[in-house]
Amino acid sequence: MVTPEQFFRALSDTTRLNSLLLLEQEGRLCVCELVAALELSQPRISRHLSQLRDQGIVQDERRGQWVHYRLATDLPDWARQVLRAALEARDLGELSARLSCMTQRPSLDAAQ
Amino acid sequence: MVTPEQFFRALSDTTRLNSLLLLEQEGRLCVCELVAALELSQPRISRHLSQLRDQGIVQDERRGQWVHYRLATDLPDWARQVLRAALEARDLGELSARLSCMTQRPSLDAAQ
DNA sequence: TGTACATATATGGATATGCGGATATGGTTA
DNA sequence: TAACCATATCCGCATATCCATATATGTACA
Repeated sequence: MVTPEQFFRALSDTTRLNSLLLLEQEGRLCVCELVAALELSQPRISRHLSQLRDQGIVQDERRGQWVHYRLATDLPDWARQVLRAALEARDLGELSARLSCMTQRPSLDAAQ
Repeated sequence: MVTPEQFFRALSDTTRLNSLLLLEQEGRLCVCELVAALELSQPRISRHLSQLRDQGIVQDERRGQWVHYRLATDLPDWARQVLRAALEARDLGELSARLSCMTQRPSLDAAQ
């Protein structure tokens, strides 16, 4: 289980923080969606997601070529509360808009 | 105003996290009380508190020889919520007990 | 099977962070 | 004024962290 220190360290990086906030808000996203939303390189996003997965903060699910990420289902409630509080402090409008502009949304297409 | 990334970085260190949680719980503490509660060296505590003060997370108040610290009164609500959530994840029992064992409590003595 | 697409990983370099020990500074008191 | 107590600051060192770039790997499809 992730410790508070580890969790806060994860959130101290802008890339990881915004990724997690987007996941909190959207539920599930794949790498290319985060690349588009954050306008960062694919290897960079991929590495940060790897760290988050290794720490048990997010979990992945391969769907064909795409890998979908979401917050770990067993993330402690205090961690969820922290993310919701941080969401109040961060305006994701611009990032969400970039998601809306995508012509292909693998995470939505995959919704059963 | 402190950004979420700065705030989470501050909380990613065990010394700073425990200091802030104790301040959230106790209201106000001086350096020697934190030294006793955390069982760490005085220069180490002092340096971490300086960082927190410089980032606007805590504020200090000199009372004679002693310097009392408390959470900044203008800390954003989302930051307070984060601290309360983290308090749920951390058992401060042992640290609080060390405070209770102190023969001198400058922060209590100073309470008007 | 080879190509295309999506994602993961490696690496060297640059920067950031935290520490102990020593010492400086401020306030109090005899 | 000097000594004591509480706190702040400095410095060199060790470790941690993040990045761009290049490349490896997995899946899908013609």
